[in-house]
Amino acid sequence: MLQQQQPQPLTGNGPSSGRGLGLSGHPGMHALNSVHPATRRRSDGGDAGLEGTENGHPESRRDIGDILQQIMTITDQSLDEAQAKKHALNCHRMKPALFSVLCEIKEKTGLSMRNNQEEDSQDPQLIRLDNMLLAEGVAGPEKGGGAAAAVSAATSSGGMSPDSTLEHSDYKSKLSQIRGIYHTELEKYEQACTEFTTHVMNLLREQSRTRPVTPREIERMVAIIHRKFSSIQTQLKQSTCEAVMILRSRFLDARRKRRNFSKQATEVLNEYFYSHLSNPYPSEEAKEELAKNCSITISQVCNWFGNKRIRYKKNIGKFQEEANLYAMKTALVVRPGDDSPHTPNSTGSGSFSLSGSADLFLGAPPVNGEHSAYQLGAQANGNWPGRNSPPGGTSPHSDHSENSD
DNA sequence: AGCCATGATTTATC
DNA sequence: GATAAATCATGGCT
Repeated sequence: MLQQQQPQPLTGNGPSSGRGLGLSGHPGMHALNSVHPATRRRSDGGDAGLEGTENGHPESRRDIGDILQQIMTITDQSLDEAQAKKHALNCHRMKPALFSVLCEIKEKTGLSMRNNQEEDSQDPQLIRLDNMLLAEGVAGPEKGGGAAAAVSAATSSGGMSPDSTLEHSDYKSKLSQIRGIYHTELEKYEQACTEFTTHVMNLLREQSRTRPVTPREIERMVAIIHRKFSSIQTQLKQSTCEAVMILRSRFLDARRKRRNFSKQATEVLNEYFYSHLSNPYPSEEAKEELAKNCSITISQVCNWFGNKRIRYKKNIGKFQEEANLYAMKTALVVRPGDDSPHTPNSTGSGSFSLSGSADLFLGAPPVNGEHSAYQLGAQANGNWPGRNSPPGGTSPHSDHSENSD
């Protein structure tokens, strides 16, 4: 008897065997229970299936064995057969109980292990990144208030405000570029995440009909997916932060990064300085023009003059040669014409500047009787009018005799 | 590496 | 707010 039961599922399992389950007869319970005609015949011929045996373990065991066998062979069957069998299995009375047991086992084994890894310590990092992006104006509301704040914060100390708008606009445009990329990428990720999540959820729900999948497991799976995607987002945020930092360092923190001015720029500045040695305080207009001519900012012009004044004063001797050089230059340029090309202030004072500087460095007394030349003597001692005089005329450039403005 | 030149920043003053 | 003076930090030369 046993031999009759055992070999059959083992050997007669192919679709061709025709011995499968539920092939004849209607699908469903009957299919399940009709696995073994022989078996059934034994058990009163009833339709009882698993429970058909009042007395018996052996019978139940056989039934379970049969079911397992069916499951094992399900892939070898035709689609129709499989569908039929699936349906049959799905409708089996034991299914819910079996599934709940299996779910429980699953909960206790594999999934519980994952539980431990669930809590990731990437939250603080994410928060930091979020905060930073918010502060930089990349994340958060449009308008770029953060960027503006960052810019103003970075520049307020340096004293550059109106003149560096060029740099700011450049910075802002680059920042908004980064912002745009960040947001489109983020959106893409979010969309992909929701799409994938719903897809997986549907899949699991569908599968939960044929294999033990608890809602909790689905939840967990969703959480896993979210974590994966959020780690991608973290990467995105991180690289965005890096980009912003690079941008920042290039545009704002480049303050410390000193780059020597071009030779031409230094020449222009020196020419102005030595041709206005009596009062080396360029007016706002002059500063603007100098900045334009030198391709630097007004604050850089201010810095340059500040440094130059103090360094010149500290060590006049060292600058003598340079001063002579520029005095000659100015002389050559100014003499033939009547106007200095780029320093409106020196207009008409070309001869003065020349004589002034030359006088100073050659130690000659003022020649033309121009009082400005006289002042040079004072300059030699570092006694520029300083801020007393220039501010007197609102603008630092309350230049001496000539008032080219 | 050390030095000097030089642009930028900070602090104090007016 | 502009400037002087001190200081920092880097570039460039040796």
